[in-house]
Amino acid sequence: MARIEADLEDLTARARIRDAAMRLFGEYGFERATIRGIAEAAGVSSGLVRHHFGSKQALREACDAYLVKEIRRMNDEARTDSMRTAANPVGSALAKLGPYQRYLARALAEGWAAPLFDEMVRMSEEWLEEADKARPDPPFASRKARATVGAAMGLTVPILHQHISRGLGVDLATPQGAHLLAVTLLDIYSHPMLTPETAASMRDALEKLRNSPPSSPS
Amino acid sequence: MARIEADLEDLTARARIRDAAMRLFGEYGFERATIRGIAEAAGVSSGLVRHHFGSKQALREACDAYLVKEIRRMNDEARTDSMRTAANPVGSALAKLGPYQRYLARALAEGWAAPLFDEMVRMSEEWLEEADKARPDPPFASRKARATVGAAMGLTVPILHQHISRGLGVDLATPQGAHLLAVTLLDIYSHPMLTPETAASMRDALEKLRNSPPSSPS
DNA sequence: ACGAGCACTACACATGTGTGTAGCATAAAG
DNA sequence: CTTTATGCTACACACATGTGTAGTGCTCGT
Repeated sequence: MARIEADLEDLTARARIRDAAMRLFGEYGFERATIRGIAEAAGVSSGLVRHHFGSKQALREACDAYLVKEIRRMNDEARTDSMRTAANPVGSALAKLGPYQRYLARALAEGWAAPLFDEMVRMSEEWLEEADKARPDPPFASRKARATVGAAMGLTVPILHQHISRGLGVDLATPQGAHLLAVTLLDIYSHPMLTPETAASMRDALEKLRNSPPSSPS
Repeated sequence: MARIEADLEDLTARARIRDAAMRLFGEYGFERATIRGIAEAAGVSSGLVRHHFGSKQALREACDAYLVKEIRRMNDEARTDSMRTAANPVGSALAKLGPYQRYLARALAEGWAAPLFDEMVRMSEEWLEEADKARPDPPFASRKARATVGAAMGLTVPILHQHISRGLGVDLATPQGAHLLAVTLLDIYSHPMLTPETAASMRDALEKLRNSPPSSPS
């Protein structure tokens, strides 16, 4: 049995196929990535892909499930060595995602991987729970709502990776790019775009609009 | 000539094809959307699509170019009636995007539409230029860097539309969903996740890591 | 030793899709 | 009226791709 190999180095053909699939799905997207391409990348025949996973769709779902498991593991790990992550949470999270970053981005952007996103929302909620303690005023929205939008915002980075790289002038995959991103995020997260007063007034205006909707015909 | 029709109602076959393409590209993605499907949605033959646009790729580029033009127009419009947009910038921006929201999201997530993103960065820069006036401390990063990341974050909403809807428990397309999102964004944008002190210390830690990179083997 | 099961391959099939070509109708220009 | 251009359609081709089927060698249990 190849089980021994699997436990030692995770080099079983099935695992290799999964890894190749995640790589190619992430690189080309689900449609453009072909079973034959994945098979070739994994060093196996295309038939074996079907043998192990049944169909392309099922292969995708297996990748999703694997990533959910990995994300959970990373999340637990991140709790322990909070030393390094404290300095650069987003950066270290991305670093941990590593080769799965592109897959994650594609999966979310294409609308799959609902459980993955929900898991990250849950992680954000835990983070927020702590942050809320140091907050005097009542939030405008529920913790879950804020965690959802917050998580989504964090996921922007891997999803729009190349656009952001272009905007920053450095590839985010390089140390320089990662550093610049981290500093920029630090600035954004520590400087509110709106003052409490303007926010309150906007909120009031919003409530007024809610009762008397604008005259748009839609 | 059908030019008269075009100027009056934008109902020329070419425009109908473009609109149908943007809708289907947005709904299904570039690969899964077929020329035949687009042709059917536009009420024309599949050959006409090719006749007008040459190829599927060129059709996509035409859609991109059209959207850039539209975004520019919307941006100019937004400057005039700043009354309503002031209360809910993101919401009104999304409302303006309307049917093109999904296309924009797909285009960016799939890596096309670089000029589109860059245009939105430029818009963010203008926004930031004004905001920076009321800011005493020097920013951590250049305005363009902050505008890039900020724009990307804003674009999260249309890109992860369905995930956010699921997390909020309301479809963002409904007035209730839009309202909840607006309120949540207001809260996030008015409450920094980090205090200036922690941000400063994290920044220092980041600089230290920069000089002595972590022991990860990658 | 031997048969059963599994990992794995080679090959064929059906189909959807982008693209190319030929042709028709309508209308403006001469 | 004829000619020409153009918006538009119908049809066919080449090809890639997901999927299905048959077959082979190897390993393990008995």
